[in-house]
Amino acid sequence: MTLRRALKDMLYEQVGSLVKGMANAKRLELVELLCQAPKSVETLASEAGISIKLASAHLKELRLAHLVEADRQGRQMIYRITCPEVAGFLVMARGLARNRSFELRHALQEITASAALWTAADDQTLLNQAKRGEITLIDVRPANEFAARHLPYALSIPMMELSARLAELPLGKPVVAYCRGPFCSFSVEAVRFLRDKGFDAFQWPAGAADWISADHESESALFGGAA
Amino acid sequence: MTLRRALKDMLYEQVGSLVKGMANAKRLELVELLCQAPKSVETLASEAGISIKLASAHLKELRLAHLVEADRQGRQMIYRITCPEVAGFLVMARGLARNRSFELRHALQEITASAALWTAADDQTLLNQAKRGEITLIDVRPANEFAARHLPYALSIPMMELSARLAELPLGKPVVAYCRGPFCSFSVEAVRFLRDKGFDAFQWPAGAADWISADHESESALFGGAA
DNA sequence: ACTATATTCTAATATTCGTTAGAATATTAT
DNA sequence: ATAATATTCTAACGAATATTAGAATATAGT
Repeated sequence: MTLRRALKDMLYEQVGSLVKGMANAKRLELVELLCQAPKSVETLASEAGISIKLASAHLKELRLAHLVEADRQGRQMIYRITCPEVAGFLVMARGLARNRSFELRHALQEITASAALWTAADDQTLLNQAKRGEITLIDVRPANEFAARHLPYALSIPMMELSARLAELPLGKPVVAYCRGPFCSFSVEAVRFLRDKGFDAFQWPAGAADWISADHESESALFGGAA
Repeated sequence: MTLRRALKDMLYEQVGSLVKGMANAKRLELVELLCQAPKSVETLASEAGISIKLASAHLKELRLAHLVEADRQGRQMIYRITCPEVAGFLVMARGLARNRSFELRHALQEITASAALWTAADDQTLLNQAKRGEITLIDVRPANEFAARHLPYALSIPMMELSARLAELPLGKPVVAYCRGPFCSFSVEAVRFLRDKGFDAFQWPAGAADWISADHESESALFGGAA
């Protein structure tokens, strides 16, 4: 009986240490950033709003749990997620947290739903509309993240360039903006800005982690992208 | 910029505290046990091999993360998972851990594959075979867990009763045993015992958490059960 | 070889977590 | 009421975590 217990303990211990690798706000954010594209420690630290030293420490934890891996490229270490299931785990955790935490749901609503900024269409409907040109789908993340991976039919217009590139967007037709995911503010800001300018703009709250996991589950290539 | 950061921090903090609720071997085991059926603190403690006090403390953490909830029934507190997604989270974590951890994969193999005890069929194939009577599917968990939730066409033969009920099993046809999940030893023991007695026995490694999450995703009622 | 840059390692801190023991609470049975 | 049982709360302590600062390492460019 004790041998059996020891084995069971070991198995759950293994799962536990993997979950522990994700059991931290900063590490979750780092993983979400790495779902966008492989990134250097420096970039990750700055985008997550923490010191390089702390980012390095968190990345070490993630590496230890085999959730991310890195390769040296010149003088930087470029990190990436080890497999699509890591994105799936993040998506699952985010979804479960939204279900279980009133505070989280409330905070998310305050950002978006207050102004009915988002579109209620599901993934396939949205992509079909984009394919048929019924809507203009814009990716407001930095260009390198678009290059790494993006939704099909999407146009890359990074937030920084948005005000300078309004001419590329149609005035009478819906414009749907997406960014890194539901916790990223880019697309909400883009939609606010575009509405101010008279565009029929909406936000699409899914991001790279969501597509990667959906893509992996459906075994079909949902999104495009080089590198 | 700081306001945005504070909000993002808060959102990831919420997800983090949910993940932290699951980031412990004993809590994972307690959740897996609660996927079988609602249980009292006493039962949980004894089945997980820990003291009642410690079980109570872990259950408090899980309750705080809204992963489980409890109702008083007479003089006992009966705990249960709050929603099917909790099972989904456990299954995802187990799966990712198996992918990422060589040690875990190795340990699991040592239990089962060494003797080729398991069947390679997928869920639907197995259930169809059971439906057509080509195999005999037996549930070797305690009777109350069978009563709470079980696979269709399955026969309840708890481990304790197995040796006394061999007459109910066919000798020429495959007998497939399942239990609480891949980390539970009941079905492996059952198969070893049955093979010793000359039966054509196999193990099916999925358990309640797996069915609950599959069932929830497919939106179809895969399994039966009262209460 | 020398310098600058990017990253990791080491050490130190405060904080949180896991565990155990003892006291306290709530319910049922008498 | 009183006793018995099941569970939770409080306190305590060692172990693990998050964070910061300073030293060390590895690569690229001169």
